[in-house]
Amino acid sequence: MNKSDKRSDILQVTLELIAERGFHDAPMSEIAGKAHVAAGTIYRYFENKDILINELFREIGDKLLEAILNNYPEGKPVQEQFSHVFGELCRYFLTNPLHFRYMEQFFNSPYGISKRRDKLSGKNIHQDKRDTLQEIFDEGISKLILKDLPMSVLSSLAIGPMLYVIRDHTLGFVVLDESLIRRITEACWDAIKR
Amino acid sequence: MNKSDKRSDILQVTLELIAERGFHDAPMSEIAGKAHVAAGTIYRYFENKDILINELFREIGDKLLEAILNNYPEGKPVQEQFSHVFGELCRYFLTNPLHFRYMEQFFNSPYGISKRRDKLSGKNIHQDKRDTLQEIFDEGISKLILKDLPMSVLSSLAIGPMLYVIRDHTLGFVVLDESLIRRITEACWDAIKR
Amino acid sequence: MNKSDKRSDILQVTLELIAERGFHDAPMSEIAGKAHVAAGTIYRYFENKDILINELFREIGDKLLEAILNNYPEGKPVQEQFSHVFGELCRYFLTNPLHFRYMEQFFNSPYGISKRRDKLSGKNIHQDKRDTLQEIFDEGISKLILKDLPMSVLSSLAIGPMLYVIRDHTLGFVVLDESLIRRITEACWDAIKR
Amino acid sequence: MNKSDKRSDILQVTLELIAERGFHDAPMSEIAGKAHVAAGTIYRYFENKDILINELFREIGDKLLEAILNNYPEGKPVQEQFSHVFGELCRYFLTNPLHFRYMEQFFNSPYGISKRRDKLSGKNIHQDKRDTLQEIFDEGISKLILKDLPMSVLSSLAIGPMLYVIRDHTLGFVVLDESLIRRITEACWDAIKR
DNA sequence: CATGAATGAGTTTTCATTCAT
DNA sequence: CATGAATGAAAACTCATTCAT
Repeated sequence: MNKSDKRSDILQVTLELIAERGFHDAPMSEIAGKAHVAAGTIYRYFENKDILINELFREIGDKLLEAILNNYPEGKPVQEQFSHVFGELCRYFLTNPLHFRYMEQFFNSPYGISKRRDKLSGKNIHQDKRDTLQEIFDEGISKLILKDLPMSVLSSLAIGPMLYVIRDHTLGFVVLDESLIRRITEACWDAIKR
Repeated sequence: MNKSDKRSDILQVTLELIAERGFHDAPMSEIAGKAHVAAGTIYRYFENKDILINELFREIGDKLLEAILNNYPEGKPVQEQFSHVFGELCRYFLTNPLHFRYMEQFFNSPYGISKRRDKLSGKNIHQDKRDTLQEIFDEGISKLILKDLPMSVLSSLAIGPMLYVIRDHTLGFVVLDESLIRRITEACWDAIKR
Repeated sequence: MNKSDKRSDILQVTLELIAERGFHDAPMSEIAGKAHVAAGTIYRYFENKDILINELFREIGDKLLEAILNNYPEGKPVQEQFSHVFGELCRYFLTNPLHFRYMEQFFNSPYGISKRRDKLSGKNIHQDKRDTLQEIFDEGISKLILKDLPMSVLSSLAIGPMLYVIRDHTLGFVVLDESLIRRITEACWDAIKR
Repeated sequence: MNKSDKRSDILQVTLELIAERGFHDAPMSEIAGKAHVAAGTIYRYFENKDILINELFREIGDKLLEAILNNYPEGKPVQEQFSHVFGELCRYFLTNPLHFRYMEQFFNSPYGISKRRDKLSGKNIHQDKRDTLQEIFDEGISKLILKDLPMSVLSSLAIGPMLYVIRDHTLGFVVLDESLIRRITEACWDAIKR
């Protein structure tokens, strides 16, 4: 087993533990045990628990961004771009439910709070992803396709429902299939389109 | 200082601490200290921390419901009812940002999870509030005013964005005024209307 | 309800609670509750918990002594006196199992330990009861009826088995009836008689 | 200092504290302090206080059994076997007074009570030791050497006095020497023999 | 006298982190 | 580099006792 194996084992176990049981119930010792490394070893790869948690957040964010940018319909109409982003995000989280649970936990915790504060003060880790949506919205507004609302409001109108629907899906309230995803995408488009 | 003073002092401090720092960083000892009571005193009013947390949730929920039902346009068109509920929720949370943060924390925690499971098995704490929205949606669907989507999806489309917008407001990304609230209400209506 | 009612209510509840659950699980607040008095009221009758516990011990000891001295065969043969004492103790505890459990708890606790220390240093609360047995033994030894063993050894030979048998009875290992009591009395007599 | 040193330090301190002051006055923090380890260290060796207490009970029981079985007069007359068991138990406790006090505390506590319940339902921790005595008694009864009394009564007649005598010895009421032990053994034999 | 709310020291237990091997 | 035993600061909670009413 080489160095990077251990690192990713630790990250994977952290993901599973935190997604399933929350930050408050994911002791370092258990992460170590399930990752088959000694407790102290984690600290060779991650300075402390906070950094481990933030690093995992970053990695998931990266994969998310990658999923969105893959096959991105560059130059295509705004609505198509929106559908692409919306659909890919949706599919990514349905395929990776642990990632969804982790992000949920993360954003609703001091970690997420401080991340938001960072965003406020300009250094957004996910600047890029936001940017993708932001470009779509900027273009849509300038072409009078979208409602002239503040960027963050458009963003909330477009993404907010999806996150709740996915949560309901993971809880078994509703079953998301491609057809339903499409109809929800359309509904969200209705919300933001002029 | 009479009995109920201490009880509400404890609840108020709990609200502040948890809203600002999360469940895992709101020790009973600090709640006691900030409420100017001894550690043991909390336990005269609340059997344990869980019960304190759930009780606070219940009280906020009650106030929320009260706000929504106040001046409710009974018998009026579905859209008007929707606007009322949406607007009141929005105003309540803007007036009581700590309540918003608390509810956010609560729903994203084992407490909230179990509450959701309760909902699944039929015994919804906020039966009434949910019912209000559900009645609106039921009527809207049957009158072919709303899209024929699962209830939980309509709910997410209608409420999801608001919660994100309020979050952005509390973080200073956007300033919500009456005019903006109205326009967001309309956008959400666009999302759910047929 | 007059003063002495409250006092004996408190003692009775203390007896029940401690006999059934032990000293460590008999909070003053629960004693107060079950005795239908306020927590502070107990302290009007008993300076503190230790004194309450010791007082209860003393009262049970008094009743025990009374039972033994009742119909005591004064002037009769040593064996008859022994049988009387042995039988009465046995019957008392079988009739008052809570008293037995309480005494058991008491003697196996710091309270009992300190009582024993007191006894060592001469101030025996139960001097009288010991004396009864001691007189029997003294007479028996001088008349060459009993083995010439130290007083405390004779005492242990005579009483020790009974206490264990009663314990076994309360636990359901054995059922003590008059016939069995008689045979055990005889066996104990065999142990001490020359 | 190696691993097993710490473990036995903890057990030794626990023995001393509980034997001298009882379960309710032997805080983990003090055990830790007197054993020169940190509070948390105890929990590496013993899952919790209950397990520590039960483990100590088991270890003492094992040593006791070992003492009894050492040089056991297999095949010899019942009386000789009885004398052996009685004498060894006596000597063990006189050599290890803290073990005696600990066992006393243990059997008179919820721990001991549950142990007794186990015995009732067949799974006796000290099956072996009990068995040794039981075999002696069984043989003695069938050969018409012992009184035909229930097993638990014979047991109490044989062992009960010894425990009280040892208690008196630890308290200084009586000094047990080999001669006295022999005479008490004989007295107990008189109690059970036909 | 009686009340019972309030106190706060004390208890068990957890867990992120360190460091000698 | 890896280990995992050890640490000790904190957390939730209990309960004998007090004292203002």
